[in-house]
Amino acid sequence: METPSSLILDRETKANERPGDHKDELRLWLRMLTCSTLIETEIRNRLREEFKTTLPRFDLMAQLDKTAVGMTVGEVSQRLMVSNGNVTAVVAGLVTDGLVDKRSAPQDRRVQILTLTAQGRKVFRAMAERHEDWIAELFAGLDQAEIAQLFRLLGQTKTSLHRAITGRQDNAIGMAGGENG
Amino acid sequence: METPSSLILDRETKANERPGDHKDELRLWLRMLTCSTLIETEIRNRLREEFKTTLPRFDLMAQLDKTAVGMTVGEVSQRLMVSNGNVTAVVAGLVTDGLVDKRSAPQDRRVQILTLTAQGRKVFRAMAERHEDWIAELFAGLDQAEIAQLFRLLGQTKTSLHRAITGRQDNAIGMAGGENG
DNA sequence: AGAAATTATTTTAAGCCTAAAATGTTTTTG
DNA sequence: CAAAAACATTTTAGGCTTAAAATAATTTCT
Repeated sequence: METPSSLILDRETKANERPGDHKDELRLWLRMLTCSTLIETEIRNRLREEFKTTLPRFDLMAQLDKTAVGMTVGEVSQRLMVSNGNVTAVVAGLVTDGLVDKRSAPQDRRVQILTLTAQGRKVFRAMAERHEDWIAELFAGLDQAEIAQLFRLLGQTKTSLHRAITGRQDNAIGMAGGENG
Repeated sequence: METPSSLILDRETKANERPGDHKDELRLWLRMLTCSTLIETEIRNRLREEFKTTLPRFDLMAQLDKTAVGMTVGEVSQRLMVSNGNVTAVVAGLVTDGLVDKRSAPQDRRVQILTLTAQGRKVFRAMAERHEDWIAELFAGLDQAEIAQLFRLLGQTKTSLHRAITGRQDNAIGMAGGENG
């Protein structure tokens, strides 16, 4: 099966006939941003209304729920793709509320080990169940094939981003670029 | 051409054999969030390094650049999908820096009309050109067909989101859900 | 071992962002 | 026309977020 010549022509068009034109990529990015923002805002609202909590707190607890032995501040910071200082601040609130436990590692006292408390785990599990339903509800207009296709294309996007970003590794924070969960 | 039976089976699987399972949607959302965050962080870093400015300021100026006659605070707030108070604050900084002009509308003194100053427009245009290149660079791993496909699927996602969100219109802020630009 | 470098986290200062209440203006209504 | 309702924006209080500097602990190097 040969590569369709139309594709080749498209690439030629992109590369040669419209040099410096990147409007399609820009439109794509703006649309992706719109989708992300709509979802984030909606989840934020529902977390507040239904559980009187915030998205950063939920996200942090989601990381801790994935491990039995706990996680360091740096590890959480990398996975959530936020700064260390931010983790420190959000954790402080969760510790105050008895949802997270924080203690220095015995063998390396620089490191702080974070774990969910029993209550924290219970509270998180209840929220996570609802959260999963909300997400499904938001994507209800896409069938399974479309979801799979979109997932695949975003995978390619992620690869492209990593290549472009690590290509000029003078960046501030060491972005892990994990799957957030 | 008939619908492939495999697709029907897939939908049945989703609907009947794994009731309450929405892991695919969740994975999709986390991957989308990862992509958005990577792009946003990178653009933020480059705006700071190259132009000593921030993304919220850039986004606000981008809205004002699209009009000759100016825009109200509320209009900008809707288009950027942020709160009114936030626009007030960011605008204050831009006015101080001489990039944006703000004046009450003569016929309705509740309304504030925001416009780019001549300098603001000049500064913005320079940044916008670089910004467009950066976005293209980040998406360089996708060919034109993939970009088009992704754009289409995100369009469906947007429609799905609007249906799910406006369906329960007890939300706090009137999310416009525009294309951000 | 002791100095220097590295690593992990916290603190600081500043800006972003929101929801809700307050302010000032215009429109509607009785 | 005056009171009430609606509207646009700002203020307020509080939480999130970052970059950069500071602190504290461990590892490396001589």
